[in-house]
Amino acid sequence: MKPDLREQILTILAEIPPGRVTTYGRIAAMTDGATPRLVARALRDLPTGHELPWFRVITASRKLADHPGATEQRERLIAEGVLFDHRGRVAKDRLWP
DNA sequence: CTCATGACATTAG
DNA sequence: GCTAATGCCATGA
Repeated sequence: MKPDLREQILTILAEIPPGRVTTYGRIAAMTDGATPRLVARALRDLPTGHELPWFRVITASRKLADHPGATEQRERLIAEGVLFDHRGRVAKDRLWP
């Protein structure tokens, strides 16, 4: 059972509650066979202006991934109440299981 | 078909 | 803490 992994990824993404974040690896693990790279690719290919909370996805080290929208991502997370420590990392208790 | 690429993860040093 | 090497695998040239 391995239907469109991309759709599984987007479905999970849509489930992340506001004020929480999750990692590429966690999303990948929730799907049936996707890898973190596929999750990254799925986000990259999303059209601009969609509804999905792409900004709630961070790396396994709880930092923002290196990509063009990183600055906006940080702003949007802060706007939702996600706090960063002085090293730019998200608190563990903000991780979505 | 082969080759390079990448919003990553994990492991080793 | 950091970097570098590997693994991963869909996608496009």
